[in-house]
Amino acid sequence: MATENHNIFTSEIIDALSIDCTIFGFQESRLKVLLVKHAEGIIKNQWALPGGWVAYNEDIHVAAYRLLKDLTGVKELYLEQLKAFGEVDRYPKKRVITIAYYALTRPENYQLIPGFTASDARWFNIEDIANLPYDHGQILDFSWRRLKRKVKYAPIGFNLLPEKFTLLQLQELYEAILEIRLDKPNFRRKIMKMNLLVPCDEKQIGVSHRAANLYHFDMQVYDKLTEDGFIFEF
Amino acid sequence: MATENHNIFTSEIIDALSIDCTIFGFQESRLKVLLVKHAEGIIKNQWALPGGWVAYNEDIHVAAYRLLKDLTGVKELYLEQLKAFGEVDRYPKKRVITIAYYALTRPENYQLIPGFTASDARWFNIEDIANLPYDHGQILDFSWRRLKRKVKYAPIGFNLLPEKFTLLQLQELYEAILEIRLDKPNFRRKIMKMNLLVPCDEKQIGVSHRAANLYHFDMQVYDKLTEDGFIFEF
DNA sequence: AAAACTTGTAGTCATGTTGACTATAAGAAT
DNA sequence: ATTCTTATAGTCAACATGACTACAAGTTTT
Repeated sequence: MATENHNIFTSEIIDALSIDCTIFGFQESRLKVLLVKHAEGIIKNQWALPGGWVAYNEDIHVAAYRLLKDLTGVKELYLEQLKAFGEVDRYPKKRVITIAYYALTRPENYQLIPGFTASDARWFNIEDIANLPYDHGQILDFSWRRLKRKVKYAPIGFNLLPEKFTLLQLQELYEAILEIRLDKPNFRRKIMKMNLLVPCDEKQIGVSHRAANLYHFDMQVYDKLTEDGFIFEF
Repeated sequence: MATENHNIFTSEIIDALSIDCTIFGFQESRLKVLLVKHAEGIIKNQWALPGGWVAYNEDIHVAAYRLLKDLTGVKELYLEQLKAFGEVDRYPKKRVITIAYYALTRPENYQLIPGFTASDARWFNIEDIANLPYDHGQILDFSWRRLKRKVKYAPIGFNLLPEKFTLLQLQELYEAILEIRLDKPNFRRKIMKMNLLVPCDEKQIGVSHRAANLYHFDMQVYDKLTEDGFIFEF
C-alpha cells in the first residue's frame, strides 16, 4: 500500500479514508459555500472543501464535526452525510475513498477561524466556484443537487436563516437554492398554509421601505414536518 | 491496527472498508429482500445482507456489482449507493466502515446462485426480516426509507416489475413499498396522465377473470422523468 | 344457459390547489 | 405632496384530488 506523510494522527488514522464537507450558507440573498485554503500537502494554497482524515477510533459523523470545527471554527450546524466517493484515481498517489457530508449554517453567527491545516477560510458564492481540486467539484455538484431535492420535502432550508426572518428572505432562500423565481403572493399563501411560521410581534428595522413582519418557526410543527416529510413543489 | 484472517484478496483489500447491499425484489404482490447465508467468518450460518471487502484498486461501485454477482448470481440491476455506516463498534474486533448500497431487480429473471462466501441465497418478505447481524437491520431500515422516498420522485420502482405489466401490478408495487392502500380508478388516472405507460396490444393470460391490458414504459418519457424528477404524491 | 362473482375501466362531482394577476397598504425618499 | 419600494390581501379560471358510482368483460357456479 502506498504511503505518504500526513501530520494528523499519523499512526492512528484509517489510511484510505477521508471526509470532505460542503458547508452551505446564505447571505445577501445568495447561496454561499465555505472553502478553506490548504496550508500544506499536495494542494497547498489551493481552495478546496474542508476535510481530513478519520481517526481509527472515531465515529465518522463525529469526525466530520471535528474537522469542520478545527478547520473553520464553525461549530453549530445541521450536518448530514451524502455518500462515499470512491473512484480509484480520485486522489493522487494512493487510494483514498472519501465520505462526503453537507452542512447548513448561518454565516452571520460565526467568526471564521482557519485552523489546523487551513491557512484561510472564506464564503464563496456558489456560482463563482470553479476548479476545485480532486473530485471536489463533483462533490459540490452532488451536494447542491441533494440540497435542491431536500428543501422540497423537508424544512431544512431554515437552518440557513437567522432566527427571525421575513417572508421575502425565506422566498429568496428558496430562489437561491433552486435557481428559480417565485411569485410573492403565491409563495406567502403556500408557506403560511403549512402553519410552520409564527409571526413575531416585531417588524424589520432599518429598511427604507415598508417594514415586513418578522417570523420564527413553530418548532413543534417544524419537528413534525421534519419527521413526516412534506411536499413543497413550485 | 487489529488484523484478522479473511480469505478474499487478503493482501489487496482496504482493510477497514466493506460494502453491504440491500437488494429489493417484488413477487406475488410483496416486497422482498435478498439475503445470503454466510458460509464462514464471524457470522457463519446466519442470514445477512450480501456484502464483502473492497479491493485496493477497485472502484466502490464496481466492487458492489462484483460482490452481488459473486454472492447471489444476480447481474443486471439498478444499483445506487446509500451512504457509509461508520459507528466505531458496528463490527466486532476491528474497525470497519461499510458503504451501503441498495439495488432493485426482478426476482423472476434470475436463478439465485449462492457463491463465494455464501452457502445460500433467498428472497424474504421484508416484514419478516428480523435480527440481522451487525448493523444490517439499521441498513435495511435506511434502505427501505430511501426507497419509499425515491419512488415518489423518480420512476425507479419500475425496475422491480417485469417488462410487461398490468396497472394493478404497478399499483400493488406502490402499495407494497409505501405500505398504503390506493384507490384503483384514481391511481389509473394519475399514472396515465404522466404518459409514461404505453399499452401493449396484449392482455393478461391465464387469469380467472377479465384480463387486464398489459403496458410497458415509454423509455423516452421514462428517461426524461428520471432526469427531471417528478412528484408522485398519494 | 343464466346468475353470480371478480377484476378492469370509464366517468361524475364537490372540494381544494395552483399560477397569474390586480389592488391596496405602509412606509421612506424626493 | 408625489413618487418609489416593498408588504400584504384578494380574485379567478384552470387544474388536480379523493370519494364514489356505473358499467364492461371475462370466469366460475348453479
